[in-house]
Amino acid sequence: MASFTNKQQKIIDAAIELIASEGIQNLTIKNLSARVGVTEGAIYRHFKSKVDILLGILEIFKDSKNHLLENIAAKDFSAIEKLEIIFREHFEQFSIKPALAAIIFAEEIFQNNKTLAESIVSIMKANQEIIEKIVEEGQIRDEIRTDMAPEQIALVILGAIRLIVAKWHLFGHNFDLQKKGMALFLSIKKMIAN
Amino acid sequence: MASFTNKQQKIIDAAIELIASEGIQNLTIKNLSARVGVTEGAIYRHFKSKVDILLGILEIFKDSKNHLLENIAAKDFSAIEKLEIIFREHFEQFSIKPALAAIIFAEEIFQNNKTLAESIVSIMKANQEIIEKIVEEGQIRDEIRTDMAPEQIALVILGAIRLIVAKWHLFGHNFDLQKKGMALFLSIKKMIAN
DNA sequence: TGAGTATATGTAAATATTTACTTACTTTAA
DNA sequence: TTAAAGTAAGTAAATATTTACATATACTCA
Repeated sequence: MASFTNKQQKIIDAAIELIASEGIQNLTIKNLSARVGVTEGAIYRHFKSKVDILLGILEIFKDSKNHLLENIAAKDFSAIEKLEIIFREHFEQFSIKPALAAIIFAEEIFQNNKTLAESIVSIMKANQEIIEKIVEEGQIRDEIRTDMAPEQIALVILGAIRLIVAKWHLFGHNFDLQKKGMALFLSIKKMIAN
Repeated sequence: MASFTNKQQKIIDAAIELIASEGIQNLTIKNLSARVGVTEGAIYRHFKSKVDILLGILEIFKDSKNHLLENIAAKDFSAIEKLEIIFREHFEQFSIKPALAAIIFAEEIFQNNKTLAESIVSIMKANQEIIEKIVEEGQIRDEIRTDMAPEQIALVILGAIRLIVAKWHLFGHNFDLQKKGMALFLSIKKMIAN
């Protein structure tokens, strides 16, 4: 679990918003400090480098996802219900905080630093695993078709979520993510349910 | 259709490779010219700005995709066969030229420039449309289930392709894209075929 | 209580390096 | 011989980070 001071949280939030509105290329210490309302030097009182800020973003992102996913995995719902909740909560979270959607891309762009790249790979693997487990469980309980590997089903689910969120962000939020997202879920449900 | 001189093509190719191996953040004129084997000034004999090079990348990307997709759409295959060919050729193309896979991310990162962002949105829309049409056709011919909208099915297909390619790139090509990709196709086929 | 002090947080300015791009001159090749 | 393609050396602006100094808040103990 990440533990940041209040000010660190504020800086990370500002960084996320900056990425969302102007792209990572514009995430500079100068722009960031302006958005936080302090001078550039002040940022370095809270983070020792820019990479550390990016790692902070990823940690927040990871935590919010893990919180969402692990909570559900443990609960006593059917597999399909669990997947529905995952879809719903994801889209809800993004609707409330649209800036987070931008990190879905950013995720893949942090490759220029080894630590960042590793962090992203581990986030992706964790996501895949959690979904796979739910699917497996669903197959054992006869809720989900068994003629496709959990790996493939999880990939389809995650791929669809990612693409619709990416589009929503790229297209300037010009459609109702929660509505279209849940319609997408219904289709996927039809594809995989027994 | 894009028309570039030989040298422009070489510069674009070098730029794609640079992005693939070191990320967009390292696509600088200095790095690029070194890779091409000329000085920085020489680059400006062929492109008037860096943005123009990025637009060039997108055009090449778009052309290679369009070529692949439109060719198939016209042919006399069943819808499922067409989708299979699309999967196969995509994965083949990426396997031959892995650097192209990196553009799938880059696509989403070019947001800091309006022209670039528009170009990307139009690429995404075109992709979606082509797949949607094939699906629709398949539904009319009773090859594909009609209880899900073509829009959703297309989204699932594209999302899955994108995610598996993204992973392949991020994980350092540590699995056989063509093999895993076609296994994924088989699963999707089961999900949508009648 | 209140003087003294440490600690956290801020500032403004400077740092060296990198950035995209330009200029004036030279080479190459049709 | 002319135009395209190259070079070397510059430019100003931007970059992440460091510096030396200032303030404000909290803590200690006489």
